[in-house]
Amino acid sequence: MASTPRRRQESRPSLSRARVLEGAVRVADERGVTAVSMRKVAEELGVEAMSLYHHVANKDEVLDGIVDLVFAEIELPRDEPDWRAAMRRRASSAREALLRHPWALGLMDSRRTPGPATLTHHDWMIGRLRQAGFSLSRTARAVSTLDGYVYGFVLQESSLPFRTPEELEGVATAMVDAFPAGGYPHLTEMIRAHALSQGYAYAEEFAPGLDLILDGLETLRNAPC
Amino acid sequence: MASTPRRRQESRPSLSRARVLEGAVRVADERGVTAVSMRKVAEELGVEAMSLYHHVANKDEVLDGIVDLVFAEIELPRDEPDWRAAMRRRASSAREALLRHPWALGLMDSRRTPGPATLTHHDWMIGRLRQAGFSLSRTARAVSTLDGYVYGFVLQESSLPFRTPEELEGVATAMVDAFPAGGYPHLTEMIRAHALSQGYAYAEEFAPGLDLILDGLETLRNAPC
DNA sequence: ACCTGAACACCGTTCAAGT
DNA sequence: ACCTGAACACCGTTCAAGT
Repeated sequence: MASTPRRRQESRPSLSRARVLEGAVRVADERGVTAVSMRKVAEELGVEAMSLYHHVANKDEVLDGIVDLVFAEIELPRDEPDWRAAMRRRASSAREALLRHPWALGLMDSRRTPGPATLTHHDWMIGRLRQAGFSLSRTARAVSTLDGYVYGFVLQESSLPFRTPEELEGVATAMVDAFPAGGYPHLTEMIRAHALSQGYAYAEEFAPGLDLILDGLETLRNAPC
Repeated sequence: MASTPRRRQESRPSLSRARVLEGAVRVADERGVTAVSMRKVAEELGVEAMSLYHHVANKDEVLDGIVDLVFAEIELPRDEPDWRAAMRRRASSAREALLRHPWALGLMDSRRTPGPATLTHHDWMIGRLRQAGFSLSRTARAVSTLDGYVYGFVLQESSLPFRTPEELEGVATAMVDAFPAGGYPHLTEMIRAHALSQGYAYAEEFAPGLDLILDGLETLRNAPC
């Protein structure tokens, strides 16, 4: 009787919640969130879909779990005396993690059960700002402004219709050519005179916008109540 | 022979791309994006799933289309002399539209084909800032900072684990109680001393954070190159 | 205890057939 | 021209059966 080879049992560690989530992240990275099905994650792990249910309750828990894994990748500097430098490092690490896993932002609006890494992240943000002298309510404002900027910036960045400098010229030219005559004059100018002539530089907008916010927060920090 | 009643043909206008998209928005609003299937949208319209394919190419076009419909709901003030006031009105209108349709943010990271309302929106942003005296490259920075803030703020707002002031107390208390002893001390303080004592006020953080950014942009606008 | 085959109620999409 | 039934290759999840 010819049985299928038992590749997994011989070459891989047994299943666990962590391995299920890692497999799901790999599927999402390689084929997009829409490809994250219990069957595909199982296949990635060399196992049957039904086996996953021994380690996670359902697909929702998988989605919560992979968002938390992305948060776990964000650096939270512990030894940075300057609060603005600490926030800059956290923000650029967050941007990198979210660009590595752009599906995470798409999941965030539907996730309502923060995992341990997410909670640790929020705790660090609040703690570091408190330590810098922000009052509780000013800390709340600072967190929402900073996180808002980071998430929103990456969301725009990952919805740009091109991924590499090489793609930019082709896509931008084709897009402008497809505009109805006289439609979107300002957008056309921006694409022609700025984006196309200066090359692909969207990423370079991240730091200046962030500094603008940090400067505003520094003023807030020192303002009399 | 008992045929099923032809409700649609008698009581409803015939199908069109616009009606398909409106149906999809209704399904997404009422039952979440995950419920937006060709079959459910068709059911919402009193029609069979296969009929939709005469008006849209595939489900991807439906998703592109409903994101564009959300952009179409955002007010773009045409008669506001003060650029900051114009940006404030646009931003709060955008926040409202995105809160009405929170699934739109979740779709944005995977949409790469902007529709006419999205293009009109970007064209307005660029045009209004240019008119206020921003250079092309400063306009690019202003747009990415402002849109980033708005999208990110609403993304945080819609991933809060509560929807109403009533829910806040129960959810926040339960969450803090579930924390491991000594874990997340700063987050606990924030929830206990700020969020719970001052009531549900996250929405009130939107305008101050936005003003902080607008002030920074005003400085940028006037700075020597 | 952990894994899985079969089953059920769903998906998106094609295609040939109806009107 | 527009609509649809049947079909195909997928989904998430349950449950009973295997080891």
